[in-house]
Amino acid sequence: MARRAALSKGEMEVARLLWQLKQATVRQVHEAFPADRTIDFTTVQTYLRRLETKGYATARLQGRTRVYSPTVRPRTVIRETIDDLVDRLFGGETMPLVRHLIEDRGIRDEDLAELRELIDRLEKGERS
Amino acid sequence: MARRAALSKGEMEVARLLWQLKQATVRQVHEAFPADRTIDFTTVQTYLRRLETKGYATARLQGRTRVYSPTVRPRTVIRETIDDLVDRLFGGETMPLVRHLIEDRGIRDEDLAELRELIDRLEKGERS
DNA sequence: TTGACTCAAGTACGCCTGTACGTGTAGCCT
DNA sequence: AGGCTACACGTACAGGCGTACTTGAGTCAA
Repeated sequence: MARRAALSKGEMEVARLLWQLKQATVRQVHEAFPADRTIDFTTVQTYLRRLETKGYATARLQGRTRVYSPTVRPRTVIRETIDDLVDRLFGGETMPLVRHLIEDRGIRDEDLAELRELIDRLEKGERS
Repeated sequence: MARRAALSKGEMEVARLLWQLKQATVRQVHEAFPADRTIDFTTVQTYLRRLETKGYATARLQGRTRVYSPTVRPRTVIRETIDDLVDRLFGGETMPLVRHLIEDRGIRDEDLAELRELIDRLEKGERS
């Protein structure tokens, strides 16, 4: 499949909001930005247009207004992004990143518990 | 501290090599590239120059040759990069990324074991 | 129906990035 | 000494990115 062009920082911000909203007009996305993130209406508009050209969203006309919806699931984008990052930062190795995340960024106790379960599940499932 | 400009994909590639080599000339870095990654000598040169301007490396002259060394530790760069990524992709939450890594990318058995130990250690240490 | 207002779409623009070319000079061969 | 080679440095340039201004068209009030 012809690799979609990767999302840039700003495009990603908008994409996340679009995923949350499921579908939205420029205005709605713009309003969905957190209050402390000032960004021009037309900037958001540009991002949405670019998401469309890159194949991450489609728009349908409702009156004279474009209503955008995502065409790629977050999971997919996330996978692609992380793959890329792991390649670039750790030469493709997953563990250093996991280690970094767990050691250097705070993980709450309940998350540790969840993690433990996750590992249990994997250890069982994997060797079959 | 005046936030260093973030490293781009290509700059990161070079930075990683420089970390490995500890210090190196353009040529050495160029040669350190894997065989299947064709890249022009002068491109590497440009990246190293940019690393210098961005404050990630210094160069000292040895004869008429510049010998570059990193000035920022990998750990630091990694932290900054991940922070950024986690913010952009998961709104600052660490766990979704960890989950993604463990579930969607293969983790080897011995790594799972290590992970388990890591968690044990944290659970003990953290609540003190 | 004309002005004032609102908003979508197009256009703009400077900086960054990936990539490399051209030019000049230090050293080596003859 | 005159040329050839190897290489460092500066320069270049097209495309992407972040951000927004401008223009034109629909809408409502007087």
